[in-house]
Amino acid sequence: MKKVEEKLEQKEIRPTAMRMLVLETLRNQKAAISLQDLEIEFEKADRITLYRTLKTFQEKGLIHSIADGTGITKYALCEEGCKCAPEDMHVHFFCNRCEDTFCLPKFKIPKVSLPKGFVTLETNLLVKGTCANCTH
Amino acid sequence: MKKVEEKLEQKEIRPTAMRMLVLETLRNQKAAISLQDLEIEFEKADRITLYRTLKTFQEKGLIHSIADGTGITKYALCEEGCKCAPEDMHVHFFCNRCEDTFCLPKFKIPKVSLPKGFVTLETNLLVKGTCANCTH
DNA sequence: ATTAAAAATGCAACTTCATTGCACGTTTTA
DNA sequence: TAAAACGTGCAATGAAGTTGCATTTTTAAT
Ligand SMILES: [Mn+2]
Ligand SMILES: [Mn+2]
Ligand SMILES: [Zn+2]
Ligand SMILES: [Zn+2]
Repeated sequence: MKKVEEKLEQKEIRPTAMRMLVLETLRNQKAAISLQDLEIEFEKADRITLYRTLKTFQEKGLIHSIADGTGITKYALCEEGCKCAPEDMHVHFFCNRCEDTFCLPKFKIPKVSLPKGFVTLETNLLVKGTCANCTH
Repeated sequence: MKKVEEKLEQKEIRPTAMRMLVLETLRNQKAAISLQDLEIEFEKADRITLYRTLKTFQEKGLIHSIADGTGITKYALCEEGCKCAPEDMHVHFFCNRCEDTFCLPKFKIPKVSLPKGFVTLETNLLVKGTCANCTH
């Protein structure tokens, strides 16, 4: 695993203290995280700085956002080599029980057939249900 | 086409004047509509009443909501016989050009394979691109 | 090293969309 | 025809995201 500092520089993001902490958090997280999650994790940090940290990360292609239907945007690290292009997109899963949102990068989105004249540029697939941790 | 009044009663919604007008609008619309759209269409009507009209329609299974990534919830009539169950769900399409959101009820969502332990209860598929009206 | 420019941060204010409370009017039912 | 249930309208509130600007920190130039 590359050091957080190197990872940031690779994406042309200056490695400030805050950014390194946030990236570290994103790495340790199994589920996607929200701005709120970061606010809780970094109580002393400013909400807006966290907000802009996520925004920068996204603009630089380090993370991607996920709309899981809760109305709260979640974020997760992009896979190594991800360009956030259509072919990089994968299934997202929202667990109704633990309310965690997961990237399933191994599960690509199938090609969707559309009516004549419709051109696909991007596809988002969100599955809701019960996650592996919550089924027993 | 069933009269709007009958349609409402069939879904156990009392056919008030406002509700009949809104249903009529929903029927005439090719694209999904937002609360804002209704506000513009019915300038004299109260915003909250329109809001609650949509809410009631949805709760009674007359319409379904669509999250198209714009942050503005869109609504569209359910198909005849729709129970809003997983098997009723279809593809939604957002056109980046005209910014209209369409139901594609003829295009069902393919079964998605998931990791072991994940149970699917609901699937949402949103395709973004250019719609038939905007490709020429 | 010193200074100027650029970038990041922190605080406050604001926007947008959604939602709730409550009084009042209308419809339904007993 | 009275009581209850329901619908409507106006105001207020909530939640999430976004912007402006002053201050601090970092970087680059002299
Ligand atoms: Mn993802
Ligand atoms: Mn639809
Ligand atoms: Zn779960
Ligand atoms: Zn279009």
